[in-house]
Amino acid sequence: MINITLSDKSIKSFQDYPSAIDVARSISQGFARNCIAMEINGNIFDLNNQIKKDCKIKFITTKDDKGLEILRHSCAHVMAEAIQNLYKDSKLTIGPVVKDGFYYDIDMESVSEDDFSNIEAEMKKIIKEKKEFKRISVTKAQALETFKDNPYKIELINELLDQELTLYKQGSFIDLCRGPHIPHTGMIKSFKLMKVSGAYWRADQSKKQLQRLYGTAFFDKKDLKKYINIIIEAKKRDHKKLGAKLDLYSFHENALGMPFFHAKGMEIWNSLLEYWRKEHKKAGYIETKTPVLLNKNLWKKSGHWENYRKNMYTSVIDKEEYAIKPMNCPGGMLLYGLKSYSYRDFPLRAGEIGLVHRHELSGALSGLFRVRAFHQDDAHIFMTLEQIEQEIIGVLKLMETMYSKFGLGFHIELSTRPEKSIGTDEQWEQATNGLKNALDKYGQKYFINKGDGAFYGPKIDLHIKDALERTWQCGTIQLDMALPERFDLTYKGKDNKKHRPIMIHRVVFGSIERFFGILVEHFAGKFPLWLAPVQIIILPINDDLVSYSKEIQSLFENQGIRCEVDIRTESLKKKVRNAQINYIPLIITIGEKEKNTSTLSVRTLDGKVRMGISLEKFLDPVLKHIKQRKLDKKIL
RNA sequence: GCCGAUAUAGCUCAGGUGGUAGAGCAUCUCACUUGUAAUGAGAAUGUCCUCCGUUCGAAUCGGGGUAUCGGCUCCA
Repeated sequence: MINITLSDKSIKSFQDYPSAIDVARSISQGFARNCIAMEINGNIFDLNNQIKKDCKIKFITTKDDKGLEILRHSCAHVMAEAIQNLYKDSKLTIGPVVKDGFYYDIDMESVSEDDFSNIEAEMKKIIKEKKEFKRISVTKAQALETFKDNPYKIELINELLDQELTLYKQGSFIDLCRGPHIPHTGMIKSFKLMKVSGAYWRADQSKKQLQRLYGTAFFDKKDLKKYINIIIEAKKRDHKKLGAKLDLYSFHENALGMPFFHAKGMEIWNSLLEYWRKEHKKAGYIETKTPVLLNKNLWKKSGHWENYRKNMYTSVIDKEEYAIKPMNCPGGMLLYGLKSYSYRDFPLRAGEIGLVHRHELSGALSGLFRVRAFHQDDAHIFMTLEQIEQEIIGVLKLMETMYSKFGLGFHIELSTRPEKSIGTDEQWEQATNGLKNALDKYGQKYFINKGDGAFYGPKIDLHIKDALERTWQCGTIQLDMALPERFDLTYKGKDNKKHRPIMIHRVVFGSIERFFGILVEHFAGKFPLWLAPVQIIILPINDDLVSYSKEIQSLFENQGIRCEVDIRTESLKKKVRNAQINYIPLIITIGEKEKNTSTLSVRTLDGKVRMGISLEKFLDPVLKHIKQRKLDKKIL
């Protein structure tokens, strides 16, 4: 007799050893149909696993994230089988689940997206057969025998300990896999191959390049549709396209990966930085600026010459070798070293909007998201050991304030000591605990990335979430145990002795260019009033009203509002359409009526028109909206 | 840098099978003087990414290169 405790604490008894699916069926057939796997003590098993002793089980269903991952993993197996059927010489390597789906790296002839319909058709055949996923336990020797024609699998198997290995079989297709899997292929109701690219075996450029096929799968057709719609929406918002359409920035062949900002783009840029400066001043930062071109000696001292040289642009001046800065820190260190500091000067928060250049691989460049020249909203904060906690909390609060201004949420990740690192165990522990304590006090929950820190110190990363729920790593706080040492930075403590300051690097926007691009996509080009490059456009109804319209324009401009007048002799309809598609937040029409009564007719981007508004009634809320940098779409 | 796709007017795109290019929008001119998402007519606009080759003849076929896009990779 076996007693099984379910997650609602009820107990079911069985005479023999039931499989998990039997247990699920004993609850209801409908429930069983939605079950994917079971979880015992945090370990996940297939549904056809027999339960041989009393335990507490939790079913993983189509509603769970874990269930979706299992489905996608199974779909990867189906794709692999389809490819093996169609491409006889193909050799499977690995096929994991990723954020929005799965991929499988396969050693095979190169395929293009045109081949997808073929592969998908083959996958559908396999799904229709409702093949059962069978788990087979084998010894290492048996596994090596099974995959004797596949050097990749052999490499993988040999790396595993001499434990029992599991294979999964659907029909005659067999793959090395830890599992678990869905009960049968028929449960894959909707899937789609997404893209294909090259990927090196073990991410190693010296190894063979494989074909990486990406796909995704969902339990419900509606979810797949929703996912595809988000991709379509993201395409519409593509900052590369919107940037050209809205005349914000461009790229040129003569400066690959280095953006040119146009007049309208600069209006946004300047508004953004004006805000940045305001918040930083409020948070007690000073602003500094260091040179772009610095002597090689400095880069040797900082360690960049040794560790980052392949990404640095260099030049020879007066027979001396120079490098264009890829980071601001060494310059910042020089500034600190210029005078002597006391603990009373701490915390010293020195900001710098620094222009850095990094030689990224040509294939990695992508609009404003990946560039070779960009501005970092950097700052170096020097402090005593005791100040770490409070300083980190201060930075986190500043980031929270600034992100929320754009309606961006975020999550936090803490990265700890990597394998290759400098410093003593004690230093790392102290530093990591400092960050941890700050995070705990700050209160928002955070994830830990073990071993993902920089080699010179642990770090906190903030990942913002945009309007399409995509996440972007922007903010980072990095504790640096190396540079103060390398530059022999000191301060005088209370004890009148010299001490080494604690130093952190931190950015809020990260790369301002990239953040700009994120904002374009986040707002889909419809910037809030305070950021909009043109805040108001005035449309005179006929040529006679142009001069009056210009009077109104200068009235607005004197208030610091960015305002244009559309003086073309075009129909009002056309001018309105033009203003709308350029996402100008406030569209003002001037006709005889408005001129005679000194009122305005105001159209907002939602298409609503308000007539007969007096100048004061208009200006008051508009100026307030701009000054407070409101996100609210409602202006009037 | 690697794999794949793409490259035609300022923009979006047409141009089976080789005979040196076309539409819409934008621009300019003229007429219309417009009341809330495209007034009409006309004009101008091209190294068909680039180089080499095949051919009597190349936007079109072949090869090299460049850039862009999707990935890989890199990320002190």
